[in-house]
Amino acid sequence: MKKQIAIRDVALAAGVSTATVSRYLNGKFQSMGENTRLRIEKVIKSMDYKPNDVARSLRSTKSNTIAVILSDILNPYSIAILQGIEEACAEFGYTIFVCNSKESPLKESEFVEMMMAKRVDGFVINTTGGNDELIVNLAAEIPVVLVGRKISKNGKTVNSVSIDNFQGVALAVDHLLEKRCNSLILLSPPTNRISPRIERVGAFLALTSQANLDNIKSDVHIIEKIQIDRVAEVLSDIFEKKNSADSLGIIATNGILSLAVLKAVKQLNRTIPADFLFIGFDDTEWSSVTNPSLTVISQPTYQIGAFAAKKLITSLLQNNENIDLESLELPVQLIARDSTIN
Amino acid sequence: MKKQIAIRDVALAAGVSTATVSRYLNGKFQSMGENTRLRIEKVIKSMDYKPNDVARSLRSTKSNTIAVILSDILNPYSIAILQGIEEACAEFGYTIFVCNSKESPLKESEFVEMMMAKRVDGFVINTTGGNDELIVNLAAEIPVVLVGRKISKNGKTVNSVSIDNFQGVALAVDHLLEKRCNSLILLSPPTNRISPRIERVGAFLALTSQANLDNIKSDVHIIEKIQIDRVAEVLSDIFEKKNSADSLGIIATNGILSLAVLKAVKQLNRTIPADFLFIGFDDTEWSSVTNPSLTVISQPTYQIGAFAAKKLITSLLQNNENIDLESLELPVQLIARDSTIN
DNA sequence: CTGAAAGCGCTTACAG
DNA sequence: CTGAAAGCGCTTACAG
Repeated sequence: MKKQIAIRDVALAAGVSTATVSRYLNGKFQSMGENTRLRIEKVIKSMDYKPNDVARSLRSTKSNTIAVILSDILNPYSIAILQGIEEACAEFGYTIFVCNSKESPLKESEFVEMMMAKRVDGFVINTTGGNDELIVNLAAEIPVVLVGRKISKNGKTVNSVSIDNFQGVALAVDHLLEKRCNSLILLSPPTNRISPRIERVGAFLALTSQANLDNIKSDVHIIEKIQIDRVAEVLSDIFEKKNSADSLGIIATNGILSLAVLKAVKQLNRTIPADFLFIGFDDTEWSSVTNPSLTVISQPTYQIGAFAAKKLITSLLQNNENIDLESLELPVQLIARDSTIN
Repeated sequence: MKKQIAIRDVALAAGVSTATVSRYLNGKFQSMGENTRLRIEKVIKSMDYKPNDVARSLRSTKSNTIAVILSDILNPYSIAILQGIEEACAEFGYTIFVCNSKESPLKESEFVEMMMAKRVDGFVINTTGGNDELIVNLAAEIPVVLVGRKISKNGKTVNSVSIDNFQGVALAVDHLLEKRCNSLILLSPPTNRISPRIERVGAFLALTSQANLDNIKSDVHIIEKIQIDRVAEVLSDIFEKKNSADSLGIIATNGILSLAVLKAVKQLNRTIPADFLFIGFDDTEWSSVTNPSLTVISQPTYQIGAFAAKKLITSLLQNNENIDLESLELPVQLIARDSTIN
């Protein structure tokens, strides 16, 4: 490991003070002689000097670093968001720490603490839903933007970018009704305190209880743990209770669950759309090649990440002043494929 | 933003010097009176003091931070590796910076520089293949472990964790031969300087040119850009040239390409395994629900990441001394599904 | 077992 | 336009 050269060495070699080199590094050329600038430039190049960001951060109290805390890094949804964040950050010279809380509020809170200790400039969080108060307080100290999942605590909210879940469920329900389903079922993971799950279940209940749908049966099934066997059990149950005249339509509220449904259906030797029509959430890259191809509610995942990062960086550049609290909800769309052909 | 409390404040409140508080923070309890320890503990808790990692890093020249540079963060393969890295790092208190070079050597080199400026303790790199010299030199200064893709330059190599590509291709070829294919085709992205691609193509050529396979045709097609239309063109071409008596078997050398093949086949109104048997690389979560379900060479992606991170952290804890250079190749396995049923 | 002091590599008023 | 000096919040020999 060769000796690190420091700003002092550059200053010495260029015959100026470290203050002047520092000004050069920070692009304050207007208050600097051209000769000086050129001299420093040359010395830096010839010595191959690289400023130490740790020292810069300590002094300037900004690190050009953002913490991204994901609830489930394996979810394709999270990855697309992460990519959106990464690209927006790279564009503005920000670097991202990535943390995976695995839906554990404890881990999430530990990550928040670790990241604060590392003096990140801001947070993008896909929260577990179990740290509302912590996050509301965090947002009072440092810029925070939530993605996918919103929170509120004691009447306070935090910046967020998510989707219009009511619209998503409405598109799905309407599509199934158009396809003449008369029995609708929503499959959801436990809602816990996770806003999109609550909103989707709520929307489904609201939509199916409309007066003009008297002749339509509907039900919500919560899948406690997303395992093929468990999903298969739930589906068996549904088939058993099903009236032979019923035309069944099922909606799964996220991509992982959709996948589990496909696997469970296979295990049960059932077929979609023969046994039921099926709509999933999230247009993953594989949605079009499954058997059958999947009708989905497509979410603008990449945009969610990109918008969140840009919002955050804007706050940062404006010193977190007069930033209006914002809850952005992006529209979704339905992509019809073979799983809802009847 | 409330005023940050510093080690000085804690020392003052506890009636000790900052040196002693520092010792406490670093767990040097053996050289410390019990009273002192308890007093400091209490003060830290009551003041809710959080050490500033930036300052600690500057002084100690270690940041407990690792840079992960991925070639393609959208590839499920990369994500599984990332998860393996993340978990191993979290276990040892390391945090990861994630960078996405998008197969651009220029971006990759810029990220290396940025990460060095941030004084990361080490690197895990899934390299683009375009910075061999840079990375060999980097590895001389700081611990580096490569994942998935190996490099060598001027007879020097770098620690790596990857898979046995020859074995993978051999499993695929053998399987297709068992299924009585007499015409084998390997589909690969441009090999460039990317080791697994070179190894897979090389293995295929070596295996198919064996003396006892005189009656077997074989060919390699390089897909310049992985787009459905391009893949469809290549497949059309293959079908056209195909002798009606031939029994065709196709191998795609990565998951993204496999997906493109499935989509192209659909677009061409062809079917697998009627028109050809098909084997992909990488057992993605969706491989079992495609139409048809996919026979694949399954790679231990999570392990690759976990091993790499553990190797790196071991180096770090031993101060990068007497670490034997290691090129670890994990075994793969073939998972037979419907795409190779004849 | 503990403290005084130096210093990690920068940036930032302040003064000129 | 430029420099001297202080200081960001820690850690680490050194001395006792």
